[in-house]
Amino acid sequence: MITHIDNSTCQNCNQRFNSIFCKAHEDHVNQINEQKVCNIYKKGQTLFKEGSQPFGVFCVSDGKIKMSHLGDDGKEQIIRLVKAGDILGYRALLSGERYSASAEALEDTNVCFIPRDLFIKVLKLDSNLAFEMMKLLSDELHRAEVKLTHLAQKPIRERLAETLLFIKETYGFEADGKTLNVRLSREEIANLVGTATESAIRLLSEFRKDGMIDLEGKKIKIIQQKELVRTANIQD
Amino acid sequence: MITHIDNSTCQNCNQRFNSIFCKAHEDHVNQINEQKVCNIYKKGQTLFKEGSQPFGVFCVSDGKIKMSHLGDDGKEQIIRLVKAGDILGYRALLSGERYSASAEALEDTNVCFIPRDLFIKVLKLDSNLAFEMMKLLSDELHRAEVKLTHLAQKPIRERLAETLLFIKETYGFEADGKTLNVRLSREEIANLVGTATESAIRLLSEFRKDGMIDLEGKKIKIIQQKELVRTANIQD
DNA sequence: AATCAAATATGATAAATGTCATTTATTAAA
DNA sequence: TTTAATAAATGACATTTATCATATTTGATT
Repeated sequence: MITHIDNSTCQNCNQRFNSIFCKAHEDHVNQINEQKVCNIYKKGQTLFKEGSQPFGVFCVSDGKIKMSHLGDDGKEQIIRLVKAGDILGYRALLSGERYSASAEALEDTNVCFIPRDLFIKVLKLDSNLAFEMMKLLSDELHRAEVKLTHLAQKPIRERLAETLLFIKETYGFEADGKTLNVRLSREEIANLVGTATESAIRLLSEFRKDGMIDLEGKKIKIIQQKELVRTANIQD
Repeated sequence: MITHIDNSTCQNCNQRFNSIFCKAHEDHVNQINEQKVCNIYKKGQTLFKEGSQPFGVFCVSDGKIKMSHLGDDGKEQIIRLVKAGDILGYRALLSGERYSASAEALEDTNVCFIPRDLFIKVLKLDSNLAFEMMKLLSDELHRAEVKLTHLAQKPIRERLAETLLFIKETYGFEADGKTLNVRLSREEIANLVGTATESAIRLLSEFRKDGMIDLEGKKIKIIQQKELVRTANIQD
């Protein structure tokens, strides 16, 4: 028997208590529910593009999204992986700028849009929500600063291992408890690590030879997590 | 005649409207003033160290501070340059973690300490302050993400040029309108760029030969800013 | 002014990583 | 299924950057 969950309202959204709205006042959740506009983005579809105006924030109820900067030479740098329960588009909105990154669905994804004015209003009224927002921003800032340090100081081998562990932390495993629960191209993995596609491919092959991972097309299985952690050489 | 400014209270602090407290309610500024503890940190002194507990935030009324992560191999990565009007120590406080970075005075610096509970309380009560805080976090996040992309994609030459321009944006020039208004060692510049000290030294010499900058010990003069901007190859 | 220590500078070399070319595999379309 | 297009894999090589060694300069201290 399949338990049916009413996921169509914010009040009953299965991600509610897994999101920044976890401590928001019921009234505010209701208001958001009334004004939200939900949408399905197919794999590969763009939610927003670098340089365009933000009109609100997006709240993911199901699916996966990548956010990326386009470098000068047109090379993509993936700066965030978004999952169910996450919001996106808040950075530019709060800074009062245009989007500095693009967002693209990595698989069919369910997203609700919350209009700018409502989001700002609720953020002003609800200090619990505001605090969650600050915590989210602080956490993201921390992640970015650590990544920045590692980009400056760690070799690609370590960064790739770290990236695989990060993907696992973000999206987890499939039912088998080994396969990373997302399909990324080698190029996308490279753009997450911050390296050339060929380098990423080569090192993934090495990891496979070393028995740390298994590769089947875009499926990546983590076989020896401990060894991968050791390879990542993580201190923090 | 020298105009005398009363800088000893938050109400009259010359940085007040240049800080996140610019839109804070008068009452809250007064409360902060009553509980603040001011201090002078001599050049080279540490405000806080990576790994220790944050008990509040620091507010800089005068001086310069560097914030840095220590990499695995003990190499410093400078992640932020702090100036008068800035606050620091908020990241860890809001995330509810220990400090992930250390802070050290780059020159004799005047800093006021605001205790944790008061800061949190005021942040909860004052939505204008909370908004400024969110804006600050968003801006820092943006900076970190751009830097991350550049570390991944741009050669050291471009990053060094960009770093010199960033130092200029942050601390400005001395009276001559050319000399960067901060003294940094070559090692610190390298740790800002994310490269080896020797590489930074070599490229600075090249920049000098190319007539873009002038070097006199730790003084760096920007001679050809346009050329430096071109070298930085900035798109965003 | 002399001395020492630290910082800066520079050359030689090694290592890491990127680029280009080519092959092979996979996926999508006809 | 065949074909074409795209992605992945691999090798050869070029380039960038780091490392090590050493010289030179600077600044602090006696």
